[in-house]
Amino acid sequence: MSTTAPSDDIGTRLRLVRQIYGLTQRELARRAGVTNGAISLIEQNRVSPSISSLKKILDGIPLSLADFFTHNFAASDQVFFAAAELTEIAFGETVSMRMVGGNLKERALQMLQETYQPGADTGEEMLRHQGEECGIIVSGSLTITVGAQEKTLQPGDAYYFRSDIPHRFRNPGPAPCVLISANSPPSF
Amino acid sequence: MSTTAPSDDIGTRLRLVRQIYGLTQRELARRAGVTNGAISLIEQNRVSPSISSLKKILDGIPLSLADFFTHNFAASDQVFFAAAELTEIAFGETVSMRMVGGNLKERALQMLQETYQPGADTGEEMLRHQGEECGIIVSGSLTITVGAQEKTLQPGDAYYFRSDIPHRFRNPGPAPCVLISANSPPSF
DNA sequence: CAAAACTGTTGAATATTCTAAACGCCGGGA
DNA sequence: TCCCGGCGTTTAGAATATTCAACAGTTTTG
Repeated sequence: MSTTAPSDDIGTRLRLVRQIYGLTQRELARRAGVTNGAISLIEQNRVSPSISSLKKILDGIPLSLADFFTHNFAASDQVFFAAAELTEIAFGETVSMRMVGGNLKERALQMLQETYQPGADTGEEMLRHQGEECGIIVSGSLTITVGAQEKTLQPGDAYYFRSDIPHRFRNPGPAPCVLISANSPPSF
Repeated sequence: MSTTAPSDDIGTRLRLVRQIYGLTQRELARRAGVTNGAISLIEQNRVSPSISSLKKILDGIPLSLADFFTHNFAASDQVFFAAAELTEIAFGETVSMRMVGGNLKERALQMLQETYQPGADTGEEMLRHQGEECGIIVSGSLTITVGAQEKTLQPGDAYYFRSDIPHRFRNPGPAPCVLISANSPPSF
């Protein structure tokens, strides 16, 4: 139950949050009803703000005290990922995935670009894990089995199911199949 | 991203946490390296503490800033459940479960059966470890101390508390006590 | 290039919090 | 009963946070 303690470097933390939200000290100060000087001093850790001041400032973002202390902003400040930055994962010869934000922590969501070569098959045993998953076919076609249901999806088609329902992905066609999928919570 | 905002009534919040942990203002002040007067003023909301002060105080409990702002202590301060309060769950005609703390959140537990012979006592020093624990008395009776609260439980009664709150189990009666308990994460 | 508009920082004055030492209250023992 | 030790509260003064206004640097505009 004990949350991992974030850095108690409040100043850096505030500065980071403010910059993520694209605000200047003066703009945030105006919204929060404090002076820009106060924010400057806090961000330099030259003073330790009172809760009331910090709350006023966070209200100007807006962000709750709980979120301010809970989230690891340093780890989530990367918003854009070049194609080359996506983490590549291979399963055997026929299935590969490119993961968005594999370096991020505490994420509630995971997005993958999955490629199934002709003949690829996640197997008879049927996958089962926690969470939910969802995806859209980008190119090629893919036969997906979820529980008792089975369907071959074409580009533009999509799926959404609870991951604890046994499921299986196969590519019976002659062309590779690419799809974009999302899982929550991340399964790896 | 937005966590449900806890009350910004810092004073009441601090008082509640302090009392849950069974500390007096003076004892907490001593551990935290602040004066009891400061804690008194904060708990009355007559001042809004600086982050540095609040952090010092919470360190004396100990509790992280994140946990302080995140957890809803008011909602989880029910430690004891009367036999009649246990949530009854039925699976068909033949299977039923009686659930402890169905209203609590963030549960992830493992169960054990424990037997306490007459006179058994986990000791004056009060146990403290990570995680949460929970249990139901099966037979006999057991006196449990959690923070400032103490109660002698009878068969059918139950408990649920965070394990970092100091606790102690004693069997003052003439008969062995059997209970079913659960821990998260497993502490042994 | 210069002026204007912005950025973050700083020093002196003000406002607030924190400490130290007292207060009043209550319960337990001689 | 009185006294002692504990509790939370209060007050004046020391320590700290915040404001206000000015400063220097950078980018934008003309």
